[in-house]
Amino acid sequence: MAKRITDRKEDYSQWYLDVIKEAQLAEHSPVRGCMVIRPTGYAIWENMKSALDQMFKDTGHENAYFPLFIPKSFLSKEAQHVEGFAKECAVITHSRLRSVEGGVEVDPNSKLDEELIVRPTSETIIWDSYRNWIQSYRDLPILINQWANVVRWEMRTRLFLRTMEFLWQEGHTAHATKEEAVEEAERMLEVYRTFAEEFMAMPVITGTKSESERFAGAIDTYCIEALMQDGKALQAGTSHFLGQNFAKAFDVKFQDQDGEHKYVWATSWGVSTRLIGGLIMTHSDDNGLVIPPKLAPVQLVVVPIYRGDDQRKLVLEYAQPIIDSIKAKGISVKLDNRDNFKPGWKFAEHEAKGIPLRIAIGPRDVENNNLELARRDTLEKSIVPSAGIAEYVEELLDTIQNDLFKAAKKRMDDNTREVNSYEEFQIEIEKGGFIYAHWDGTAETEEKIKEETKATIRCITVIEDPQPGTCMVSGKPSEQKVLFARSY
RNA sequence: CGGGGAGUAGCGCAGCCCGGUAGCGCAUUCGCUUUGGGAGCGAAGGGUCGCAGGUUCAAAUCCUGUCUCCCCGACCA
Repeated sequence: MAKRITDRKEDYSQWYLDVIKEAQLAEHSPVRGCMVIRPTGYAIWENMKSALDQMFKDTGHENAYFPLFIPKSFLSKEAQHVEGFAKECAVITHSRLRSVEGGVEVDPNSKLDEELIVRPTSETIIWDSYRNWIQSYRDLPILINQWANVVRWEMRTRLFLRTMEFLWQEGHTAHATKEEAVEEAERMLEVYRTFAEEFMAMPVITGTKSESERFAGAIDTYCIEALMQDGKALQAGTSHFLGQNFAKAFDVKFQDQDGEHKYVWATSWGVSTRLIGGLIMTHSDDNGLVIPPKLAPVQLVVVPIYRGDDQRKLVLEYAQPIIDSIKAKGISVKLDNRDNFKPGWKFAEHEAKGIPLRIAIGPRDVENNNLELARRDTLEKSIVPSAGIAEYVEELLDTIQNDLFKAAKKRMDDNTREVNSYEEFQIEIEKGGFIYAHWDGTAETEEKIKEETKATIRCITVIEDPQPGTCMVSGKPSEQKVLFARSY
């Protein structure tokens, strides 16, 4: 058997790249750091989008679209924000090419008066619009989301996890009160947690970011953090309470019921195609991709097995009503009736592509009114009667979805530890995983830990009964343990 | 953006040191036999060797530049 995918234990990065290639999710483009998302990868993104989009609408949001280009002057309005993004902006300086011998060149006569920035995020262009949309408390809240691409000029890229251009959604809301805005940021964090756990079957830890990890321009950044199979953490989604920073930068005020003019309160929140990277690294194995049923573009594949045309006809006729009955349940089914591949080859291919369930039907099954059912997650095969198969498959897909979550949750729990000294921390962090430890709350200590161990504070979790202690590094008082990990 | 490695057919690679006009496996096309875990035999097609210059009678091979990928750092969703 030709082994196309590197084992995880041998070379985790190579494994990740091999899985993407074999599942045909994406490939590199001629442009550094950019990717071509292939149909299978894009179908997963579409499934993520439609689930999230529904959740956004269920929480009162509407979609809109703002421009790709942002006037340079807008970027300089919010100081923290500029500082955060200035180093990674693509700048448009000219508007034309002209023909020269052997090709084209930038036409120097087309230099723009004001250069345009390709959006790294859209707070500035959106808040410029909000200024015109908001006059009275009756105009609030504004609850808008947009699905878009953004560009960040990254130095080091990895497919899905960090690309120069990526697809995402960004929610931008405006509120009359601080309480309402905080509530919104927390609500959307909860939407992300629900999505990650219920659709992606990816358990996450929620909390807030330390000052150094916070979004540029935010008062508070809430996040969901997931733990990958190699013990590294992945920031999977963020929700920001922006305070009045952007309202002040763009002069967005409203007249309240008391007649006073007040600055509005803001949030923004987003998840990106990075989630696909998280999905891959949460469930997949040495045979390739594993996709939870709720996000799988194809949930079940049927592979007919036969010798000669007579058997082929017999098997396909037997399979058709089975396929129809499963489809009637709203399950997406693909019949792989290609005649130029043998069953074994198809099995391997569908495993590499992560299709959750496989049915194989051969003459023996036709004779006995059976079929062979194989689970992608456990690789278990069983012979089951074809009667009532649609109900059985429906339940089994639910079971797989739940089992994937349980397995991922167990792995996260097994790799989450608490330490009480810096010595212990340095030993434990080498093993990977989430580590809870006391921290004095200062950026200096955080920086020292990062330099010495490459670990960062992933989030400050909300704990019902926080146990005070002393910082493992400085010995100063600490209100509670916070979550550390090495991260992507 | 710094250090290291790489780019030859769709994929994986050899050839490069020592220059002589490109090869292997898989895949593809056709035919026959096959089909319960990556099938066999036969025939065929496919590459201006990442790109651009240079040296040379002659460049995949030597030199210069450049683009892209991988790993490690600094920066970040």
